[in-house]
Parts: sequence; C-alpha cells; structure tokens
Amino acid sequence: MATQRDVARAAGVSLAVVSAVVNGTSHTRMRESTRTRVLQAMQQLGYQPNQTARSLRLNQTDMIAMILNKIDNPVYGPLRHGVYEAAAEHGATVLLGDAETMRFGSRFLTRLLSQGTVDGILIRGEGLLDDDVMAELRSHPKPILILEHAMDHPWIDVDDRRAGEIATRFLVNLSHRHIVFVGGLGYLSQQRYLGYQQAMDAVGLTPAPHLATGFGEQAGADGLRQAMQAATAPTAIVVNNIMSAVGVLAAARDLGIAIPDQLSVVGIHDVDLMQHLRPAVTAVRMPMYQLGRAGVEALYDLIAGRPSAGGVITDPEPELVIRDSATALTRIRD
Amino acid sequence: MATQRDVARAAGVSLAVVSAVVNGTSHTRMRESTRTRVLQAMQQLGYQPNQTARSLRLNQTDMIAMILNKIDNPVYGPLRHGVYEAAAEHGATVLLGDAETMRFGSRFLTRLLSQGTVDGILIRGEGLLDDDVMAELRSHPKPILILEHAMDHPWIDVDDRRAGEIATRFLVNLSHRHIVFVGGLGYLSQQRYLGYQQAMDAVGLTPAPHLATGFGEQAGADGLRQAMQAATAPTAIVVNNIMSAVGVLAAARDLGIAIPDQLSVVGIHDVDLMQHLRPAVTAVRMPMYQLGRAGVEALYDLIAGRPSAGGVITDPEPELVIRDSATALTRIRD
DNA sequence: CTATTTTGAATTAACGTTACGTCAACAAGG
DNA sequence: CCTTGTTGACGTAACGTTAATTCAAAATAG
Repeated sequence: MATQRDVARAAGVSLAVVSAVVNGTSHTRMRESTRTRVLQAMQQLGYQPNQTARSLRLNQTDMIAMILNKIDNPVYGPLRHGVYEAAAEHGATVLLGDAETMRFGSRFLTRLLSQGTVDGILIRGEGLLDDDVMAELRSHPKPILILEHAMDHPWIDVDDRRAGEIATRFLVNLSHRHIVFVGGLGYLSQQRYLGYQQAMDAVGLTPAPHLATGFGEQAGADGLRQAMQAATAPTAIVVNNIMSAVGVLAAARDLGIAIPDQLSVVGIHDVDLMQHLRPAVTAVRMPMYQLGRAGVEALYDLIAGRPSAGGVITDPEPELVIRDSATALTRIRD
Repeated sequence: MATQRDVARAAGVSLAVVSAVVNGTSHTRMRESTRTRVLQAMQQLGYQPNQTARSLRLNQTDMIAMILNKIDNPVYGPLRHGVYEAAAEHGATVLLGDAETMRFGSRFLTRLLSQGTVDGILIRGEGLLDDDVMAELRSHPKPILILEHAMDHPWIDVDDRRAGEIATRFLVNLSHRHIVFVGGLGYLSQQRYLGYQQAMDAVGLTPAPHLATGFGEQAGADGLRQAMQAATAPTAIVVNNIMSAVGVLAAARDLGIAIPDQLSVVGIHDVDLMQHLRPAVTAVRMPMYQLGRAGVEALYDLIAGRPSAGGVITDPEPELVIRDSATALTRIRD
C-alpha cells in the first residue's frame, strides 16, 4: 500500500509537503501547483492515510468507547444514535461494548485499558460492572464519563425521578387511587420510584412498596402477578422498565384482566414497539438521543481538559406519550 | 504513562527483554530472575502496552468491523453475540457500524478505508449500501466477508429459502390452503418467498403473489390489510420479517380478526419478544449466533490467506418454534 | 587446555506520521 | 546596494513497539 513516502517520491516533493497537503497544515506552505501535483499523485497511487501511525504520532485515536449494560435493550437505540452522530461530528468512531461480557481479564477490557485504543470512555450500567473491573477502568489515563448518576466520576443523565412523577401524576389525574410501581433493581429504578412516591404524597395517597422484579418482559409479568395478590388490587400500574410493559400486557391477558378498562398501564421509556402493541402503551419518553449527544460533548470537554457540563438533563424533559393503555377510572373494582 | 523504555530502565535491562517478557517471545531469552524483575517493574510503573505502536509495528490492529443494515433489529442480537465472542477468541475487538449512516464520505467509512483501522470487515446488508460505498469498500486492502448471499465476494449465510419452506409446510400440514406470504424487499425476502413457493407447489397449491410491504411493524400491518382485500381471504400468513409479526397482530386486532382461530401466523426469525406477545408467535428460529461465529472464522481464514469455508449454513437448520399464533384449520371461512 | 556450543542479553532498524527547525530564493524597503 | 521579510519547501527527530542481528560470558566437548 502506498505511503506518504511513495506519494512524495511520485510528486517530487518531500514528506513534509505531503503531510501538509493531507492535513491542510498551515505551517508548511507550498505553491498551489505543488499542492495539486501532490493531490494527483495521491489519487494515482490510491493513497490512504495510516490511522495507526497517525494515532501513534498524535497520541490520539479518534475513537471513543461506549459500554452499555444490556446492549440489546431497544431503549438504547436513540442513545446509540446520538452518540454515533455526535462522535462523528468530532471526527471520531465509536467502539461499542457490553457490560455483561466485560469480565475481568476479558479481551474488550484489556483492549480498553491498553493505551492508544480510545480517547475516552462512555459508560451506562456502571452498577452492573464488577468492582475490580471498575477499579481497573478508573486507573485509565483517558477520561471516563458515566451516563447515569455517579458519585465519584463526571456524569450526566436523564431525569428518572421526574419520569416516575409524570407517569404517576397522569394516573392520579385520571382518578386512580390504587397505583403500584413495578420496578427493577439499581439506582435508576429507585429514582423513578422516588418520583412515584412524590406524586402520590402530593395528593395524600400512600405509595405502595416498590415491587422490584428485575428487567425485561418476564419481570413485568411477575410484577403484575405480585401486584394482583394485594388485599386491594390496584387499578393502575407504573412500569419501570419499558420492556416489562410487554410482560404486563401478556400477564394481564393471561389473568383475564382487561387493559385499560380494568387496569391502566403507563411505562417509563418509550420505544417504537409500544405503538404497535395492542393496546398501544402509554409511556414517558426519555430524551435518550439528547443524552447520547450531551454525553459525547461532555466527554470531549473532559478530553480537552475543559470543565464538563454534567448533571441531569432538564431540556428536554421526559414527555408523556398518551396511547391506549391508560384510561380514567370510572368504576371502583371490588 | 510508562513505556517499555521506562520499564527497561527500572529493571536494568534492555528494551528487547521487556518486549520479550510482554509477548512471551522465545526468540530473546532471559533468566527467570530477570523475567520476574521486569514483571515487577511493570507492575510498579503500571505499565500498559501501547496498542497503537503495536499495530503500527505489526501491521495488524486486532480489530474487525461489522456493518449491519438496521442495527436496531433485535434479530441481530444473537448474531452480534456470536461475532463478539468469536472475535474475542481471536484476540480481536469489534467495531460496529450501521449501513444506514454509512453514506459516501461519512466518518465511519473514511475511517474503515484508511489503513490500520481494522484487519477485516463483516457486512450484512450489502443491498442497502450505495454502490459507490461498496466500490470504495471493495478497494479495501483487507478482506471483506458478506453475511448473506453475494455474487462477487466471499459470503456465508443462513438458509432463508429453507425457513420459508418450513414455515409454509407447517401451515400446510395444519390443513391450511389459502396461505399468503407477507414479505419485504431484497434478496432475503425473495429466498424465503421461494421456499414458500416450493412448499405450496409440493402439495399442488397455487402460491399467492409476494406481498412486498417492507420491513418493520408497519409493514406487517400493511401486509395483512392488503392480504385481507383478496377475493378469498387467507386463513394463514407467513411473515417474512419477524418484527412485522407485531404489526400483523396489531392489525388483526384492529380488524377484528382472531388469531389463531380465524388466521394463523408464522414468522421467520425468532426473537425473545415473540414468546411474550399474546398470542405468542410461532416462528422459525434462524441460527444467527452460529452465523456470527462462522462469519468470524471465515473472515480469519481470509485474513490468514487460507481459503474460506463459505456458503449456506446447514447445521444447525432453521428450527420451528411452535407457540400459539398458528392452529389447525377446522372450519372454512366464507 | 583449547574449541565449540549455549545462554542471556544488548543494539538497532524499521513501521508511517507529524511538527519543529532550517534554509535558499526572491521581493520590498531604506 | 544592503537589510529585512516572505515564500516555498526540505530534513529529521520523535511516537512505542517488535524482531533481526550481534555479542560477551559461561558451559560443555574433545
């Protein structure tokens, strides 16, 4: 493969000039005619710059890593999109990894830890990473930004507490009084439950305990079954994890509970799938795309040594998308 | 950050020895005591090898790219998993890209084309790439393997024709006679339609024309509506794209068609979601995980200059997963 | 006791870039 | 005519690694 040296030889100039043409450096100047001559030689030889050499010289790879806890979660679609887009604007490419496969000593981790692989790291799902893995990552010379609430790291996140509040208030306004929260594990669920509590407290209702059944479809089904065993069955449910909403719908059908007539359901996080389910699921849309973009910007602030604008994203706010799974309470179930 | 030179200095040895310790090279030998001394120095200084320098020297990055046409499609979950796993076994990391964002001149494409970025490329969704993008990729010095049928490239794929046949034959065996195929665009759908045709022909039934409505949930809904406008309504449907099955279920509900009592549905490709829908969707599971693994192996064959074992994966075969969306025909609808 | 082999290491030349420092040729100013 | 400045380029030293080559000292053979 052709190198700058070959191009230089073909164009009858020095290496420095070729490099300057490639990078548009102002330091080394040249006549316009020389520039086109070099350009032609590059074309003719099919020259492609060698990223590796460039990275070594500049100590910068134009690549960032993003680690997600459950990479398959459709919720991450827009997040990934935002990250890829913003990264491209910074001239960078994204190396995507899954927290689940990131065990101690795994190939991906070793790779990340070695120098000259990425310029920075974005992590969502810190809680799912082993402590020793996090410790290793912490020793990384390049900046790390956490895409959720973190104590000892720069972080940025969407407003989960607010989402729980919005979902719950919507149901309260539909006259529901027995509202349960089907949740998961970890800080995120806790925040959403907090929002649920606030909305309940605000109108003098007693919050039900947090039904933490985990993530995914099955967790939703389990959660609904548990909720229905209570002395007074709920008339409405806030579902922490959006994929759990699918399980709630399935379990409701299996139990002969009509949604929304007998039970209203509101999910947190919105994905395309929700509008195609029957009933279509009312959900709180989180600004994940913006989180992705903001995350990359904040990471590049850190990379440049600037102070990073972290914290909770309040613009845009979580937004309620009203569909068919929640309706006003018209009769009290016995 | 500590380099091999620093380690060498600290351990009182030469660069060569440090390199040999890091790589376990047999060429440069040393006393066991020297080795541990170097190891200690590495520990103390927190030495991490520099990937960039390594890649430059070895002309090999231990990174492969995978390009998918619709990265969000849950069907790709197991594929991605297989690829990541097999790549890790080869000591490599995976750079994941989306065909949709790979326009001419895009950051990701330029990056791929420049030397020293990846050792090889895996592509699924060649049909969705612009011709000029494919032309650029074709000029890439590193090997490219297509994860679907291809004419002028090494390729490997699952058996889509067979999947169409399996789905259709299952419905035929359930006594269905009016079976339609709701499909999409591109070679894959065509193959599956071919399988459908074969299964119909085999029992002397006339295949219905290919209802190509595209991909995704909406395409399924559109397909069902179109199918229902026929002079004699079908009693069963084979859905090409599994996410379209969600749309078929929704449209059926909207139209007041009971599944499976009035209409049987079988999807091609199986994803977790299917077992959580109501009715749970009967589907043909494709060996996508194995495709991922086999793809990586074939790519590394190419990288090593060995002949690559390509073609259609016949072991395991597509497998029918029977759930609740298809049932035996007991009465003829008018 | 010398000749030969083995052991344990050190030197060094790349890999392809980029950026600093240098410098000849020419132009403009006094 | 000399001084100073500008233009257009060239040479070269890194960046951190690996592997080929070289070589002294120790061990073994004859």
